[in-house]
Parts: sequence; structure tokens; C-alpha cells
Amino acid sequence: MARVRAERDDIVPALGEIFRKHGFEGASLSVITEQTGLGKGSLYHFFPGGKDEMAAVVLAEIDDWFQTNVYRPLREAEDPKAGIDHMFTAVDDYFHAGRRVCLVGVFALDNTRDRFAQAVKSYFADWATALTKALNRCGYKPAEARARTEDILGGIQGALVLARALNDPAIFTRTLKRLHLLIHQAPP
Amino acid sequence: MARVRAERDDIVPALGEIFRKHGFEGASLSVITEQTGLGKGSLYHFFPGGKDEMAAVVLAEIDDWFQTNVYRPLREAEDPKAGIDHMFTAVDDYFHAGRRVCLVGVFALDNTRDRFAQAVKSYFADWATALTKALNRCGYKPAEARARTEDILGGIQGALVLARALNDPAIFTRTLKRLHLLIHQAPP
DNA sequence: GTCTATAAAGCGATAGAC
DNA sequence: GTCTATCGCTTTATAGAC
Repeated sequence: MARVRAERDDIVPALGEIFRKHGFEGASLSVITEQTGLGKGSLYHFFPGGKDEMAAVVLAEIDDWFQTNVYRPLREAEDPKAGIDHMFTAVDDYFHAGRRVCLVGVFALDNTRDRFAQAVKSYFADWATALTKALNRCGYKPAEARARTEDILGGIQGALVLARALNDPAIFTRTLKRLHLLIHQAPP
Repeated sequence: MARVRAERDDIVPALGEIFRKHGFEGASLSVITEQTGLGKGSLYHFFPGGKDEMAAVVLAEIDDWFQTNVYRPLREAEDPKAGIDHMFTAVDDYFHAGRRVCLVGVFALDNTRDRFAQAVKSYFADWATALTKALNRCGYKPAEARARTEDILGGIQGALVLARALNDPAIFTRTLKRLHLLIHQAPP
């Protein structure tokens, strides 16, 4: 049965890419079947709840990844600046230097599915809390830490939109670098 | 026939709000029928091309609005700073202080429909060109003007994502104010 | 111009053989 | 676990009466 779970988990990343590419409504079962190579029988064997469960599992995996690779380092790094450095590196890597959009951002704008609203909210709220506290530890006053957090999280999401819209991934990496320098150059 | 065009144009804003709320795939004809009060017969009378034509007309109207109310003032204002001031006011107004998402941004992330890619690209490219030139006229060097343009356009889109995701429209207005001050406080 | 009826296709989901 | 067949429903789009 460990094998069953492993196999199911193996297709979750593929599902994530499909939802990223087509959105929730656009990711029809025929598209999912085609892209994963699994028939409907197999898909419903792994995900009895259908598409909703697939999306929920993908969102849970994303949350898990960011908790481990971004939020926890932000919270637990002895040097808060090192945690922030790590965040920028991890984010550039995760979004493939601007060639991969943020599924949570996609689900945030396409708010048809209210059932994912809580997962979307938690993703950004957890990130914001962890980053704000790290900035506090860097010496930023609370109000400034919150403002910089909004600038950074919003800047990341917006750069992903721009990079995709203009078909120019480099926009993302450039923006990320400016946001990073802003923190290091202007600690209060 | 002027009356026909007028009536058709009257429902375009409603279509825009429907696409904003449900996305392209989520805006089914039954939803459109319900929200506009027009039956399928009327809808296909106005838009023989179906949903695709509806979305194309909405995107064209959005482009027209931004050309008139944002890009042209940026290009033609005698004082480039006044053009930029006007842009920030118009943008806050257009996006209802963070309560309205950007349909072009939604279509950018939900890239199922490649047929809208050109309209999406033009929206941001025209905006970027107009703003960069205005910043140049303000005294910014070319490279800095391009960087500030990316910060502002990306910051706007990202703030809209964050505001929607966290259900906190004030994030948008706060971010807009910071982006605006950045230009006025730090002209090179 | 708006309506109803309907066509044709695709959708998510299920059943059951293997 | 994977497959095929199929159900019931919704979708986009069209036809034709009014």
C-alpha cells in the first residue's frame, strides 16, 4: 500500500502543471487523461473525489513545499537575512526563473471555486506572516516590515503575470533581484 | 442600426464583469444569459462569433479605455509627472480600489486561449512603453525608467492578486500609494 | 430583436470486466 | 490498478417561430 500512495503522489506534480497551464475549468478530464497517460478509471481510483480532490491535493503539496522550503527557513534561520536570501533563491527556482506561473495566483484570480479560497488565503497569509517577522528581526519597524512584505509578495505575483503576458521570463528574475536588493540595501 | 450598435455596446461592460468574476471557461452561456437578462438568441444576434467574440469585444473596450484614460495622458501630458499622477488616480478608480480584478491579468495567467495572447501582450506593452517614456521625460535614465516601469506594472497586477487572495482590497490602494511615492520621492 | 426548441459535442463521474 | 462502456448533465451553437 506504500506503493499505491507513492504512485498517486507521483502524478500530483503532473496534475499541478496541468492546472497551471489550463486553469481549473480548462483542465478537463480528457486533458488530464492525455497528459498523465492515465485513464479515468485510474484517476478516480487515486482521486475518488474527482477534479476537486486533484486540485486540493495539488494545493496541499504546494503548501507543503513552501512551508518546508520558504516559510520555515524564514522563521527558523538564526540569521533572518539568510532566511530571506534563501527565500529569493528558492522562489526563483520554484517558478523556473519566470517560466512557470503560480497556481495559487491563478486560483486567486479565477475565483469561481470558492472551496479553494481558504487554501489560497493561507498560502499568502502564512508567507506574509513569516516574511514580516523575519523583516522585524532584521530591524524593520512593524509598519515598514508589513509594507515591504506586501511589496515583495505582490511584486513576485505581478512579475509572474507580466512575464507570462509579455512572454518574457527575464522580467521575473530582474524584478526578484530588485526586490532582494531593496531589502539588503535599505535596512532601516 | 446605430441603435443596434448602441444596445450591443451597452451589454459589453456587463460581459466584462462576468468574465472577471468567472474567468473565460467559467463564464458559461447560461451564466451570461442569467446575468445579462438576454437569451441566447439575443446574445448570438449581437455576437455571432459566440463567447470568443464577446471576450474579444470586451478586451477591445478595455484597451480603448486604457488608451484614452491612461496611455494617452502619459504620452501627451505637457508635464510628464502630471500624466503619471493621472495614471495612478485612473488606475485606482478603474480597479475599484482593489475590489475589481484585472481581466487582462486573468487572461494572461489562464493561457488556455492563445487567441487572446496578442491582446494581452499589447495591453501591457503599450502601457509599459507609454510609462517608460514618461519616466524618461521626468529625467530617469533609460535603464532606470524600464526598471521602474516593471516595478509599477508588476506591482499593480500583484497587488490585485494579493487583494483578491487575502480578501483585503486595501492592500491595493496601499501598494498604489507606495509605488506613486517612489516616483515622486526619488527622481534621479 | 427575442424567444423556445433542439441539435451535437463535451463534461464529470460511475460501473463493471479484466 | 487499468480499461471500456455508459450514464446523465451541461456546454456551445443553430433553427425557426414570433
